[in-house]
Amino acid sequence: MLGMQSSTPAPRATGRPRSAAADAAILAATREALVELGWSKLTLSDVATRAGVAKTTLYRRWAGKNELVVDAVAELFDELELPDCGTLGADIEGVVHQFAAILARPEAKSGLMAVVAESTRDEALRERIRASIVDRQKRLVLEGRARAQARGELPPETDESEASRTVDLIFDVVAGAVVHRCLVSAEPADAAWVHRFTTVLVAGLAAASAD
Amino acid sequence: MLGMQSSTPAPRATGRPRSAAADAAILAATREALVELGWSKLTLSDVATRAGVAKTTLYRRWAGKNELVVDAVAELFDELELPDCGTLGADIEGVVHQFAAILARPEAKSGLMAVVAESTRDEALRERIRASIVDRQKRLVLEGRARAQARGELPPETDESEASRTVDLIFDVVAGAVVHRCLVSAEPADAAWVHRFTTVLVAGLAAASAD
DNA sequence: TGGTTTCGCTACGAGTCGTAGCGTAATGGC
DNA sequence: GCCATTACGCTACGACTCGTAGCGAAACCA
Repeated sequence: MLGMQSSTPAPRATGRPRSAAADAAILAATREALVELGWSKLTLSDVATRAGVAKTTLYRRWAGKNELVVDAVAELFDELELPDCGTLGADIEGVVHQFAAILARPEAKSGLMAVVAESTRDEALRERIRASIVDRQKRLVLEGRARAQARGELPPETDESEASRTVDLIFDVVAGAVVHRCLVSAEPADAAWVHRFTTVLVAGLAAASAD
Repeated sequence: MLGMQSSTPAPRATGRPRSAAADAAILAATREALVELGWSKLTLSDVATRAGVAKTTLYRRWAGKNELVVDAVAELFDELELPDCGTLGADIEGVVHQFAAILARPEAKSGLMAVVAESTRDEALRERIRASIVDRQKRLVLEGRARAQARGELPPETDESEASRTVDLIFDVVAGAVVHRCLVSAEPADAAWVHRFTTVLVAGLAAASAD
């Protein structure tokens, strides 16, 4: 369940417990508001009304708009999974497809980019994004590599830090390219584009690892 | 000089002309405010004060915060140029270095991502970004390809639309990866990373174009 | 039942937004 | 040199959002 709620104030054994249903309703309402209003016109008052809770309840659980949207968007990426298509290239292509599908949704577009922009001046927020979204999905790269190694498509890594840098590079290239395609170029990451991109990436990795 | 100012209301031959010095002061003040305050806390009142102009002057020239920041950020990318390093790989590496250097500046980070986020719900703004920044820098890819063809590193393109799609792909991969590295991963795109990335990209393009 | 925490509601001061109105400054046409 | 036209600086304004405080009621545990 994500990286837990905002502050995680050491769940006390006494007193009235926080409503878990309210959490779900609030995050869903946040995504709904992102679709209808976008980031800039989204207000916490509006989210509270949509979720059927009081505005004060929101401020008790989240520090502000930024943290709330991070949690709301993070849930979107939890449905990502690595398909087993037989080859490394096909596996990557499958994940890129899923990733592109999520980024095609308006709540992901406006929400994700906005919090990333805010995170450039907020260290804590950047850490929250990393923990809730980035590192959480890096598992896909690790799993894909392990599978490719088991198939014999990739050699087992010798240098640990070297392998770690490769994972980071792959993640930056894949996530960055898809995001740029969907948001900046504003053109669909359709099957043809995904195939083309995946071909270049896999070929490049193979050639570079041969050094 | 960029894509001209906001509306370009058909420069009339009569009446008091708009101060060009004010334009420069306003855009510089906008970047300064982006550094000190970031996107969310930047107000047009503050920019006006910094630039030494009245708030109303800002609203007469730009529709709002979004358009102003696009123009202010676009100027940052105009200093990009393609170095002639002898090989395609080295040329690309040089441009990626410059791009990473610009994205390391705080006014570029917070400003660029914020307007991209806003553009997901504003077609006119997205078009403004494309005209002022994206398409404007795509010349680098075109120039690099032409140079590589002159050197014999790349074959002359046969299919026009095919070549166009390749340019778009390269741009998405390069810009996307660097942005993701600098903003989301929040780690420096240093020489080692740039070299590594460029190697994978060039190798991938070479292998893919061999099909 | 008593202690503790959450929840819904209301109200509030502080701050920002974008615009209107007015007098003044700077240009070109005659 | 005068006039029409446009830009500029300044002030003031209503509308809106923000985040918080204070209260009584509800839900849980011992």
